[in-house]
Amino acid sequence: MSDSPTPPETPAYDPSTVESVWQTRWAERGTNAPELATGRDPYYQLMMFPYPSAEGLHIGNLFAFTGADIHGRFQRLQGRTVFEPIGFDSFGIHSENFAIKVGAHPARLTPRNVENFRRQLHRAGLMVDWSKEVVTSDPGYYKWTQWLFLQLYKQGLAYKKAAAVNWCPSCKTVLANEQVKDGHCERCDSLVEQRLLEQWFFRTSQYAPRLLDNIATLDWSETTRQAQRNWIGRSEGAHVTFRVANAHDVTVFTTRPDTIFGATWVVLAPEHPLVHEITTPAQRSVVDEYLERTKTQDVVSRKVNKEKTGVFTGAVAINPATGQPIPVWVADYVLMEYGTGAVMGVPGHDERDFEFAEKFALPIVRVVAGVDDDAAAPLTAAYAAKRDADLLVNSAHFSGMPVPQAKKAVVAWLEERGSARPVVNYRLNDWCISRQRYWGPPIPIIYCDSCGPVPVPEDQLPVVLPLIEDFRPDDSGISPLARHDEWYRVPCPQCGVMSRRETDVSDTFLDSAWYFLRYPSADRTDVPFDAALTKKWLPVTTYIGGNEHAVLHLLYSRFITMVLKDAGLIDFEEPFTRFRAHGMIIRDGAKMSKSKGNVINPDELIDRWGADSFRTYLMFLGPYEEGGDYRDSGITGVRRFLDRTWGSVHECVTTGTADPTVMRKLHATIKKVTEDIPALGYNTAIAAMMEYVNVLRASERTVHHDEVAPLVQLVAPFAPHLAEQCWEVLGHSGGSIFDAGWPTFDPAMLVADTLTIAVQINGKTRGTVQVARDATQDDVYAAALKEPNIAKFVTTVPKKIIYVPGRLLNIVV
RNA sequence: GCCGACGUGGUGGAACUGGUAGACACGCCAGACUUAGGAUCUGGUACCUCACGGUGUCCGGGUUCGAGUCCCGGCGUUGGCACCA
Repeated sequence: MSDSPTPPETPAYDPSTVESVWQTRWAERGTNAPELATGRDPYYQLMMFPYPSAEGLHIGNLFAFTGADIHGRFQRLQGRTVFEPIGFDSFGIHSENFAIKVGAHPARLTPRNVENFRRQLHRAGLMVDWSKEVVTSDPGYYKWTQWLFLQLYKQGLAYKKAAAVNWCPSCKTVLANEQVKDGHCERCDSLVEQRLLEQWFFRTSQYAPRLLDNIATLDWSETTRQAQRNWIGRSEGAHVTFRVANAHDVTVFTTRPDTIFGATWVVLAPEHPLVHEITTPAQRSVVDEYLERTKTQDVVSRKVNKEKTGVFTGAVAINPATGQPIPVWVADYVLMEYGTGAVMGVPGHDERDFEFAEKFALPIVRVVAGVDDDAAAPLTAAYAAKRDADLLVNSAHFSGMPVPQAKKAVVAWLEERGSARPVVNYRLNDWCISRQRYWGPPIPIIYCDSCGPVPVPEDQLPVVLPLIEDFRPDDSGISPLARHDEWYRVPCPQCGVMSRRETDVSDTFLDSAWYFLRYPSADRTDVPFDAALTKKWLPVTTYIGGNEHAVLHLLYSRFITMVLKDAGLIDFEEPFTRFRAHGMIIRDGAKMSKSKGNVINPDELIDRWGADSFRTYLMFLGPYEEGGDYRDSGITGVRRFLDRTWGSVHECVTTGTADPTVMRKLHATIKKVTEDIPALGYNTAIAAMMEYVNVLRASERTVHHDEVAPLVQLVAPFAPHLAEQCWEVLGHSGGSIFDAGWPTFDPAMLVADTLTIAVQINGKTRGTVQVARDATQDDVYAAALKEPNIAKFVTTVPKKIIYVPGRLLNIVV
């Protein structure tokens, strides 16, 4: 700041100096480490913690973190105590696979990667509280991950069962259903096989209704909420029981009970427990052969190659609606995991059933028709009811009834006869958390021959992952830990007899399903999370992250939170009050990847332009929630903007008064930025500030202190180092601009004395007129007629005049 | 197949509840200052037209004084789910 009318020489803006100075000061002064116990108006700003890859911080990480950081800094400028922690998701298959690839040991590689990430994150100027860092591969963390497993175990929510699981032959491990895409491993793209292994599961399916219903209460990005709903997959329908002579009844699940009069067979999944009982002696060999064939078939040919196969069991069931006998088949197009593992075949109104009927020459009966359809004509394809006006046909006394009504009526009718009941079904499966791998938290269970599975007593946690050199997985389906009897042989905690530890580790998603609970208490070694801090700081106020985790991570976190609530350990059941999904940064229209050679190194960009310019540019290149295409060229504009801001601060004077027109623009800018930031409208907020700087630095004018000081505050969330430095130049030393509050705007300042009104003739804009603020429609009309360009169109008395106050006048001639 | 998002200059993108389409920025053009400039500053830049004017927000209809915005029908891009009965 200067009192002299002739401004002094402005020092050049040198980001690298300014940024290192302020990063050091923040660390020394503890600027970013709030007093969690005493801070008032707590605001928990969470960003999805990264997996510390060997490549270092990715531009997508920085985009995500910067957006979250701006939001957090803004909340702090609003006077809240903002907690913005970060950590590293350093356990798990991704870290391990990379270590294997480069021939390193994950236990040695991971600390190096984490250190590199810390360095890069520091450079980015995030308002992170480093005193609460969390590292999931740290025993001090995974001790509590194991503790969490035990809480689920105690509540009967963790169980072990032999299950056909997805086995990736390349990763040599079991994959969750969520990690299989089109029959391929999500991570390495290998074909996934089926294997039967003993696995630990969490009963997520038990929470399906709650996980679904609560979605309505969440302030989340709609895309994310929709993805969760799809994943949980609620279907309303019915269980219908078909009598089978000399055997157990078969119960099927259907969402179309109204079509039961068209059910011409029943079909069981190959894994269905009744298959053997039902099969007649004559068909036994055929069925056994079929079962053998489907069992050895890999997941791909079952899920991708959709050619229908199946065999007749010889059994006959009775259609409860028609009383007619129908055949019972076995076919692998029926999934054991969904519904009851059995369905009724209604070829007339289900595509898959139609295909099956054609292949095996089974009768096709039409039982639903549109109003204009000929119900007697044979079907050439399945007719799935599309309109509510569709009516039942060939369905006894239900014929003529509209489909929606019939869905209920048919079930009620069958229910009276004891052969149906309404049911709601969910697609969500239980969560398989076992991994036959090394780099994860050992599951804290000990198998004793006399006591069975015994949980490791909590005071013996953590079960430390031993440092073994032969950590690579092999084809055996057992964990590398199972090769180390010196590790797994332990006395039973209950009876003392020599027993065996569980040698599987848990899924990475378990590590990340509770990390947000750990942050506030990260420095506590005696509890997973402190009760008082948790009560004060959770649930998370705003969570920002990528939509690639819309299903898995967010769903698992919600599940774990509900479980802890039910256990009485916390008093909320939804972890993230507000969630916003950021977009993706692409390059030249494609995802960035090493193979495409279009990866950007953030270090180089920060070296060249400074973190502040880089941050601001990332936020400027597109709407935050949509992402955008990264191009180097655009960053110069942002850097120019910061240079000009810097220049204005150094050149400003305190003599004289601020210009009223400039001040009006300033207040409009404050309003815009204040509204845009909480809505994550970063690109438009930056544009507004650029507009203001353009006004501020219009040629030949001297910038006044009062015109530029609020601008520095507005810029602060985006370019925090520059803002700190400028704030000091403006006379505030010793503290931080982030404790200086946020400028307010005066609504009275937003109203100009004169207004520009657009004038249209028949809806076409022909010009504008300047009128006084309080002008009436007549005033505006009179002013408009004085404009020759407008008057020439008004040759007769207008038919109609529409006036939108303050905006526009439309003259209809 | 089901569910969702989107489609605007040479480019990234603006546009509140329908109300001056193209803010802001990149690029480009011209000029100033310069030995020079990939620095800085000033002005211009949707398209057609010398101009008057006309045409323009994926395409075709509609509602309205007025449509990028609302409605109907297409086309295209993209995300999620998917033999889920």
